[in-house]
Amino acid sequence: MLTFSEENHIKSIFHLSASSQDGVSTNSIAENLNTKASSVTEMLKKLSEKSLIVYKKYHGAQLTELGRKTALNIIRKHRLWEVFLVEKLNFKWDEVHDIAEQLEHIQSEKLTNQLDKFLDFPTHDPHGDPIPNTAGFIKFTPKLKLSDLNIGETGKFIGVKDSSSTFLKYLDKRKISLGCNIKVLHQEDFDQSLHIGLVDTNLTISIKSASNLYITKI
Amino acid sequence: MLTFSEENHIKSIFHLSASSQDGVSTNSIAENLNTKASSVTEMLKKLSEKSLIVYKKYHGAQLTELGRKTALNIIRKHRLWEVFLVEKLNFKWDEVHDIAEQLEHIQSEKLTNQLDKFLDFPTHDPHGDPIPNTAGFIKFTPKLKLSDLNIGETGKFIGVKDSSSTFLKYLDKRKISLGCNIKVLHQEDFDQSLHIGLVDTNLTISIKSASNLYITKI
DNA sequence: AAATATTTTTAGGTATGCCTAAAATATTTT
DNA sequence: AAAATATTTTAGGCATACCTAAAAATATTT
Repeated sequence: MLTFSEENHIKSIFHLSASSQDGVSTNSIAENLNTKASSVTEMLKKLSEKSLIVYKKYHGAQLTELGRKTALNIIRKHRLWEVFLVEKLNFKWDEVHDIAEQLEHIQSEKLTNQLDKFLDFPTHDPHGDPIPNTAGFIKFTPKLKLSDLNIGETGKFIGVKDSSSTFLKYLDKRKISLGCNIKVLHQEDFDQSLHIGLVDTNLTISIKSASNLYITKI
Repeated sequence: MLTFSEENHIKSIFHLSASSQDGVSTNSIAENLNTKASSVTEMLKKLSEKSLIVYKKYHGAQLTELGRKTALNIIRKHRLWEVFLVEKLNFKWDEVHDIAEQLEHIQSEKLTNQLDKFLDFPTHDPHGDPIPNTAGFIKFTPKLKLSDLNIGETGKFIGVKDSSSTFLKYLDKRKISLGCNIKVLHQEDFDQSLHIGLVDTNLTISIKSASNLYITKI
């Protein structure tokens, strides 16, 4: 049985592992969790003793297979609860993160699996992130950013890189929602902003926004 | 914002208040929460400072109006989650308590109220206990125990006094479920056990069991 | 490769929430 | 009402999870 703090560190290491070949740095974890490096060092020792990570002083942490399973289980719960909140309780996609951060720590395998069934085994959460199955397996979908498309190409919007409330509301306002098709019409030389075409409207978005949108070519 | 431990103490004091005119004793709280009296004393001081209880050294604790509201909100969440688990996720009534003990601490007023709506504003949890509304109001239903009935009288089974898993499973096995009608047919002189009649069967239950069943006369 | 900068760890401190044992207070018995 | 008993509080510890500041190790620059 892990404490909330232990679970949060494991989850953080998992997320940070995606964008780093070798060990995850103490500082990056501290920044991610809004704590201090010294607190993280302490925790890394503890997690290492519990065989959840491999930790070499001054060289960061890497999840063990056990740690990875643990992280994926927490992420599974987080994303299932997000689906529940949006699909069943009528929350908006920008409102669910903080509540799911609490719910992800609830301990009951049966609860998780029954919830999964109740939601009809969803494969992705409201932000397009994949939901691991019981075994911790995630179906990988190759993702491009909208900013990677060439002029004239069309992509299907399948996820957000930045799922901050601010960005999600920005998308809502522009009627850009998960699953919609986006065609890149033109790029401004001056600031690289993109003119894009949705089903029934055209609009312009910054290159920053475009690189926060995951798509698949169609 | 209260800690889990603070919330548990508040809840405990609320439940223990039902069966005690004046202050709730330190020892009874300790016993209820499986901790020690000295730990409770510490907590009582803290809760008192937060104006959740009135605490006089050596004379136990009483909830303030704020404390009562706080307790009722926790109980509201606990019971709503129990309904969710049974009605939506197919849990049995003897399986939900421990999970609800975790879920009752999730902080989001909107979540609680949306859940309430999703469940269609249930008035009672799976054990027959009433669910407080947003304002902390509980609709009071006068309750008798089955053991209070006279021979020949019939009651509707509306709740359990002891909601331990053991007792709930005992009732399941005997097909005694919430809402069913029970007629008291005969009482044994020797051990006060009761012969009772259900819809299509008769059976005998101990006086101890009978005094754990809440009913209303019909 | 030496100097400087950055990162990480260690050392030592704080608050919470638990504990045991001893002291203080309240209650019951005689 | 005094003695015996039970309850409650205080005093002093312990583990967790955080912190700051200083020391140590690593990385970068010159």
